[in-house]
Amino acid sequence: MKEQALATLFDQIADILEFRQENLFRVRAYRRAAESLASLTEDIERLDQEGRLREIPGIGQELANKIHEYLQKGSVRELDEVKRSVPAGVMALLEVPGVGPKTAKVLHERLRIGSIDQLERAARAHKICHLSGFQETKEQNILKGISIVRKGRERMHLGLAFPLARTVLDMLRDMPEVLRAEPAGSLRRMRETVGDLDLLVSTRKPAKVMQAFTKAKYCARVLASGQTKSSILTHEGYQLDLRAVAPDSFGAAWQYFTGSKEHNVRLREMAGRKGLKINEYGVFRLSTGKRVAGREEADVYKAMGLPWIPPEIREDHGEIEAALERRLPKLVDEKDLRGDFHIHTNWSDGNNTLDQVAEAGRKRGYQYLAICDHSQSLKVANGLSPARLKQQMALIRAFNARSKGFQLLMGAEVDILNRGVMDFPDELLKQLDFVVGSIHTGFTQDEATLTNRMIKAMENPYVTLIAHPTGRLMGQRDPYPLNLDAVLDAAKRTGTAMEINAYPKRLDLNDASARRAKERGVRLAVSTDTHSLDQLDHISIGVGVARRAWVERSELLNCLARDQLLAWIKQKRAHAH
DNA sequence: GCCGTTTTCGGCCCGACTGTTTTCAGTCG
Repeated sequence: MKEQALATLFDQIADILEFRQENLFRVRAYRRAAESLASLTEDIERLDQEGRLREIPGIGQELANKIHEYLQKGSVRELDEVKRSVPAGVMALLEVPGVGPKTAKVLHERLRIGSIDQLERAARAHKICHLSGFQETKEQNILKGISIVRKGRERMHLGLAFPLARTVLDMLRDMPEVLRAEPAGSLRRMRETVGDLDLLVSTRKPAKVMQAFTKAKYCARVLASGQTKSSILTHEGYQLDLRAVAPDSFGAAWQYFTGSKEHNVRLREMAGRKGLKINEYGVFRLSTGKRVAGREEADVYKAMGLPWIPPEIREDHGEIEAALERRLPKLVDEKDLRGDFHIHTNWSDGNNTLDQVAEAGRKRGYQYLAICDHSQSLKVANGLSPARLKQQMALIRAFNARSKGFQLLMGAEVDILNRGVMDFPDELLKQLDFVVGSIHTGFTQDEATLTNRMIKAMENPYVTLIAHPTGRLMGQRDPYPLNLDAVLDAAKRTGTAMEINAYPKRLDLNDASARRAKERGVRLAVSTDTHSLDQLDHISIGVGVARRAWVERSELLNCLARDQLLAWIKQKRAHAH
């Protein structure tokens, strides 16, 4: 998995080239290459060995050579020189909102400013407003920008972003002037974290909406406010961007503000070749200026000769080519799900009783829930002893006997101990319907040890699903070292499913890894890891990750009816013997 | 630095807001 390191390198180079004010298209080429590498589903070293690097979108001869050099030597001479050309601290200045490459360059050359601390001192000492082209306002804005950076403009995970968006959208929808209000940006694309919350309204009175937005009680500071576009900070420090357009333009604006930027750039390039121009107001014929689309989003795509593309895959990761060739995936939909796996109850560290969980599952319209409480060695989570697990199984059997339609599956989240030994004996696992294998300890082990440990667990015929495979907790804990390619190959070989854990801080596998799994033919499952009933709702976020990974209904374990599911599990068990 | 049913050279998306501007550059998304 050297793709990630290369992507980071190319991104750094793009930053530096931008700072040095070199050809912006060269900068863009590095950024596009970085994007491509970050989302690559194949192994870069294999592509290199087979001489297929140039098949990667955005990789030409030059970058292919650099990738080859990196894979051979661990660094690229020419790029090391580029890196050395700019002091690291200067690049940090670009993190300050309002400071771009031009401003940073002047600050560095004229005042020798090489860090955010130095920038703050210079601004406080009023040294900046004396530079030509700078005045007091700019100096004040720089200070404001620094305070925003200092607070840490943290990206929100979707578990925070959705409730916030709902609150603001509800208030907007309550305004008589607002005809329609929708989320856009990375929120609509279901990216795992969201920087700014992008919202869009359709209205004939934009000024009034803007005014209400910038005066709302959730607004702590107005960053920008115009006739059709405003940005504010909430009291918690989150940035909200609101755009207002007329109903005729809503579709075009929604398409535009949903992004991604890369997707839109591709679309606009295509438009140019067709003698059309796309902007947020519509699609226009260049020759006549006549608008040919704009009210509905699908019309914008139609004007490009494309079917509508689901927001979750608008990343320029191959969706435009797929759309052109009419081979877009039919993405899995939340409605396709028949059940949820990996559900905890108060038998271990969950908050709810078996009956409460079952009732909630039935209410959601599921056919089944897999009850998967912790295993014995996870003492902090009140892990079940074999005896208690057997008691729980008896209760589940009794529940199923009196329940029509909806059923519980007897399961457990079983710790994968050292050397891949499972925390319950096979004799016990054999009696369960559904076994989730998890690593909860030994995160500091090296990559080979952890990888072998996980693969050993997958080779156990009774392990159905590997939960949160990389162990990451966004903002808290990095993923532990794992050779994911080897793990996914083993999943395919052994018929073990891999989890997309829908807990907002986990989302593990993430979109890129899940797509890698899918490409290998590995069966995926979305599960909420529910510890309290409201967390069942996280399923929509997990489905979002699956959709971002191009996962179709047939590729998701949750979409199987109960009988099919049990048959699928049986297959692995039979195969192993 | 990439890329080609306009092209192997000469293009490369488009517009809003801000500040310092009397016509536009810088930044952002």
